Amino acid sequence: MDQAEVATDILFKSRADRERIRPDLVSAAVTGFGATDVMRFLGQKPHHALTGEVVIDSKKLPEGCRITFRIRRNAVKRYDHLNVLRIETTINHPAEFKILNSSENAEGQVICRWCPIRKGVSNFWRHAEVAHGANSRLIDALANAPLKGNPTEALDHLCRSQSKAGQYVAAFNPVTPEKIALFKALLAGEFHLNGFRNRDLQTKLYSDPSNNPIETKRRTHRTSRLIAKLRGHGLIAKPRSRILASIASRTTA
DNA sequence: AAAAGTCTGAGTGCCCCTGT
DNA sequence: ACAGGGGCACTCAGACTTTT
Repeated sequence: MDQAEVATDILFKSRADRERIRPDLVSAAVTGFGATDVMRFLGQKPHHALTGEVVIDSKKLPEGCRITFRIRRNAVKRYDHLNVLRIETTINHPAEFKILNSSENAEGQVICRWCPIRKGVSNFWRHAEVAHGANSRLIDALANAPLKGNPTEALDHLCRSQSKAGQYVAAFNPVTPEKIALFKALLAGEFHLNGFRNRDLQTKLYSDPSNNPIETKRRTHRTSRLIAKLRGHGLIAKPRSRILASIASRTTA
């Protein structure tokens, strides 16, 4: 095999969702990563005897932006197409990666040694392994890119009080443990198909069931207020009945 | 500068209406 | 019948303004 390409695709719900974070990812990839980062992506350790050039190259294409991180003839790159963000590792010179080979010595003992990867069939699995590792490291690094675009605006919107149809809706403080538990419960996925009711949300927010009628009433009312607040911020919608709420698409932001 | 007063937003209790 | 939820009023805390 002369060249190996291993791609990891990240599917977004829509092209718009992907494009919303693209400028921040591109900016982080071009300005935030250096030579040592590129070496780490491709599983290389910096050392004094290293020769060759580390290249970070960005190119605008009709369907998006491609950024390539290259060391000599091996590279890992990110590019976009429709609703897919693709991370792809291209190996042209596998000998720069290592594979653990075992052999028997004259005494019949099994000796394991790290050897350069070859282009033969028996080493294919290792091509895939190192390429997946490179893809994962780049994805993890991009996941930590600071987002300045619409997601931040959405969070900012959440932290401000709203006025909907003349009704005042209080702001959320999304860093309190109670609100984190609320958002975790909403995003758990169980409610995405059939929505949820007040009591469904209560089972997520309170670990122990209430035996006190007054406490039960208080919990119901408190949860009712939370639902109204979520609706006021456009995070949930009431599709059919008045007791059924479903999660709006913005919640995933 | 400190104290007192005012304003604003968040949370909650009570009452009562509505839809299932 | 009852759970869900809207309206109103109230408390509390913090920010801001005015007074001493």
